[in-house]
Amino acid sequence: MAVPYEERTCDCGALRAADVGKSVVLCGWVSVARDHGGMVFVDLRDRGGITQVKFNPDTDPKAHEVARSLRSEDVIAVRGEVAPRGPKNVNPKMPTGEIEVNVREIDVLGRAETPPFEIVDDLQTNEDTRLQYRYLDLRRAPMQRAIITRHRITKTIRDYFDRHGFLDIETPMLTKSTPEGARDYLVPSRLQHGRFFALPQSPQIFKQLLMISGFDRYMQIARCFRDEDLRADRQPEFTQIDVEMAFVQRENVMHHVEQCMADVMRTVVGVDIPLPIPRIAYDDAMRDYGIDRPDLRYDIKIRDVSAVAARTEFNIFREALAAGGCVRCIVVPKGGEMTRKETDGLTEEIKGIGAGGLPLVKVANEGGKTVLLTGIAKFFAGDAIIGDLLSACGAAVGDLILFAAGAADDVCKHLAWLRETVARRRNLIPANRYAWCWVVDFPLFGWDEETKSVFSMHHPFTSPKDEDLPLLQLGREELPSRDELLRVRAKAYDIVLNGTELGGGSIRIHRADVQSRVFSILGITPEQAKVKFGFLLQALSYGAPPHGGIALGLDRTAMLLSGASSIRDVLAFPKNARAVCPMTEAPSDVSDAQLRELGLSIIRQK
RNA sequence: GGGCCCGUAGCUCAAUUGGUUAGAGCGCCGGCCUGUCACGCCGGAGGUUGCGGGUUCGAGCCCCGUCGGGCUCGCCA
Repeated sequence: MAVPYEERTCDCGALRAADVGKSVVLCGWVSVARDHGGMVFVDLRDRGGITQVKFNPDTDPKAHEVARSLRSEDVIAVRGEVAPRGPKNVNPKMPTGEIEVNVREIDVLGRAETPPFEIVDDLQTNEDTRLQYRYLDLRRAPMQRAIITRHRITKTIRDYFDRHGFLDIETPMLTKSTPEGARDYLVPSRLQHGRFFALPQSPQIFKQLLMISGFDRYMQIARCFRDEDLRADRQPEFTQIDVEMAFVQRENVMHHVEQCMADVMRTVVGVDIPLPIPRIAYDDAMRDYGIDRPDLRYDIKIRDVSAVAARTEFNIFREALAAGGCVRCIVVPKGGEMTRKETDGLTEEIKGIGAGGLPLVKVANEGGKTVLLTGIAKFFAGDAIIGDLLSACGAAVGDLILFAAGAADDVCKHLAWLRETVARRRNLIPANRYAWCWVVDFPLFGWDEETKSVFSMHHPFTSPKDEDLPLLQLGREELPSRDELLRVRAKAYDIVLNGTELGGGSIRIHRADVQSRVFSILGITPEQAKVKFGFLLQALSYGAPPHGGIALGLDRTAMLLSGASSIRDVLAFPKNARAVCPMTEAPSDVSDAQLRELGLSIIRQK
């Protein structure tokens, strides 16, 4: 029986009671076939949904005979009439549950081998198997929803920026390796042996050049490549919503991002976010949350208890303070009910990220008196010091106090980890909440203890704040002191959702003299600067407008808005944690002939 | 490179902590079944316990190594 599949009348999610009586052609995959010996029911699935189609041996014996042979994932086309199911047989769990299609003709378009895993919503299969058969994994409704959500996000964003006069301009994928930043993916040049293109880590320089060219509003949904170790929210190739504007201050950029994200939230998850998005200074974020991407869905804050700690006899605290460090803590509400096993587990885990241990006390009530229990409680001797501790950190009876002592950087790292880990394990994070914030006033430079040198916190093209510009001492030969450099703040901003950095941007340097100065501060010699960025410095000298922009992580945005726990779930064909694609088995060997042509040879290491 | 978790049937898991022939659910195959919708019932097939070595009378279980997967620290301007 040949059914004209090209005359498909609608998808499998479309039919309703109002369509009863219509003659339809449906195509799709057999989700499940229920053979009653007589009647055969098939749940037919396509991107639009599922419709039950019915094969009746009395009325359509030929079609029924074919239906008996159907197996899951066979691809079929059917022609039939939409019929009501009758009150007793309605399936309220299905959008199409009031109707079914009485099949007159069926055409089996493609038989399916038994799939390696079932095509069901709540699949538990290990991810490597899913990635190896990604085309099957993508048939599952949750994956289809995630991919569709991603499409709606990009569509909304494109529409927003188009409405506001931004031009979508493509930039090269084969470009130049740059010294700073992540490891590059390299592409050998066949025509110039020994030379390499790099895949772009971002279109950063090109979008700045576009501003200098006069395309004063640019946006691109751009693929970026970074050859670094992977994480749940990091892939070697990822997508940025890349935006740049000329003649703007940071407020203009932030305004458009807020408006655009509000559009996305409204369209994709049906949530109106209150604007403007709250802002936190970098220093405040580090002080209160220990991290520059705070999760504001719950209100645990880090407290400094150095003053109280100094009065204890606890050596860990005293040594940390003597070395110029600090003692800080977080309070876990009702954390007193955590078991020894749980807190021991935290201790072991935090050692794994470099902490020496995990000092902690529980706050309890014994005979009407507030006391500290367990661990280092004995070092807080006396009611006065206990009272001071509690008022310094805001803990109450029943709470657990987790401490970190040492250099401020480490203390921040450890408490930020504890804050997040404990909040997740104790279910302190409210579901369906979207906590947005901006983090602003980043330092322009950070300090690398290993190389004893400064580095760019954002990137080398980030403009210092006007009031901090004098610290750069333009026009002088010698460099500013380390102290002065670390005081320089940047016109940089990050946007954060639920503890995930969704994007960051800055107002750029548009003066060639400032840019050269920053390069030299970063230890990039004029010769190196000329080789690597000569074209940018030259461009800046031909009349560059003040400009700035932002890059937003599309994958992370899609992950958060579709409730996924990994960006792999919002990419059609992602790589695994070792940057391998289990389906194509890329990366793979290439032939000697290919290597010869490129002037390459492989050094095999034992 | 470091830390943690994991690897048993196609998939998800179990195996009384070293003891008989490694089990279950789902899936698969065959049969029966005319209103199911995770259809039901009956029967069946399916295993190099990731791989290699060691300890032992005996190893899925203990030890060493190795490969693979996930999370994470470093790294990712």
